[in-house]
Amino acid sequence: MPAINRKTTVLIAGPTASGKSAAALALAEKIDGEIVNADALQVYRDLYILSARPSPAEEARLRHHLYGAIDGEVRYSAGEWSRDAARAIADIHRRGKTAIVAGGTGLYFRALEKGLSEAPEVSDEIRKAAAERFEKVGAAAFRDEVLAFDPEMARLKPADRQRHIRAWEVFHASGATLSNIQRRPSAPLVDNIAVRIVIEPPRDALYAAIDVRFDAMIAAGALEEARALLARALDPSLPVMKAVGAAELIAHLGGEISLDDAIALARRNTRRFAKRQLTWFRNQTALWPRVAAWRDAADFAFVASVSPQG
RNA sequence: GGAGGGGUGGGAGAGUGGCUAAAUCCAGCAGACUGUAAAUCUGCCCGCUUCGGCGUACGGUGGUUCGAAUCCACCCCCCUCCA
Repeated sequence: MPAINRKTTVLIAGPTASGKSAAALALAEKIDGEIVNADALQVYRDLYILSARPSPAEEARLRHHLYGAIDGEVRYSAGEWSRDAARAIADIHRRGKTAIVAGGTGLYFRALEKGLSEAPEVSDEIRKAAAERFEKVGAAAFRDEVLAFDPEMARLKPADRQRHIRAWEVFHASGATLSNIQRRPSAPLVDNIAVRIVIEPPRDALYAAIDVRFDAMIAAGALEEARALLARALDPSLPVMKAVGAAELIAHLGGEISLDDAIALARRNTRRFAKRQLTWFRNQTALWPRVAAWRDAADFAFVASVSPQG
């Protein structure tokens, strides 16, 4: 059985509304750990209710890292997160504690375990140029341009605007093709993982939990949070603006849809999102042990007993 | 009793003679995923299938036609209005 010593790392992954935050907190208190957020939207300060971030009271119980740490105007990324997370984990270990990484962003866990290939920074100018170019020439011609310098990108589906733009940006930022960059070796950002676990609730229970939770978010003032975010008049293409729940409520505040429709859409989109997360975990973290639900910290004994040797 | 409208795949809802196993959306399922990842994208979704097809299908029955979800007749059911 792997020992969860100080200076080791525990990874807790799971879809939204699976109870991973509570699990992480319970475990952290039991073993004197600190929690690192691995959720792409919980990093944003502007999303407290809508990202279901731990409450101030919960955060006060022990140290949390990377929750609400980034301003919504920032276009944060998997790369930046992986660097920040590695730093936070190292800091936790330096202080002799266990790092518990909890979240629902599969790519972030992957970045932690396998690393990301070193890629060039893409300036705002190039990002803007890429978007404009795409709009100007259209998807098909844009794809042709990308394939001209990076033929391997033919593997992308023609409709995948985002990845085509990424390939274009990287090439114009560095002269190197994304294909070549992604072939560069990457190194794990943590090498002391003691336990990996996926919380994977039954589908129907998860969907039900999502509906209940969105109602709770509304009751807790989600609409006001969305209003405040809208008032910042940020670029609509920013990640914060795409948060499930926030996007729909903002559409309502903008007069595009009714509140009832916004709520129905938010629930639906959250369910779809959860399904995508489950697909990721099922296929990308297939070897991680699963639990259907986390009952309390005592479950940790079970988790440890079925975890692979780290 | 009279007048009109309507019955289409799990739901909503197009389609009004062949290009229709039947648009689209929803629900559901499966998948991809290296810096926007709560994003972006793909496939399946009547049954069987060696994935090329084959068989049944648009309330029911019968008919017109080379051919019908689409036209006709009758029947059944639903809705609105008049009584």
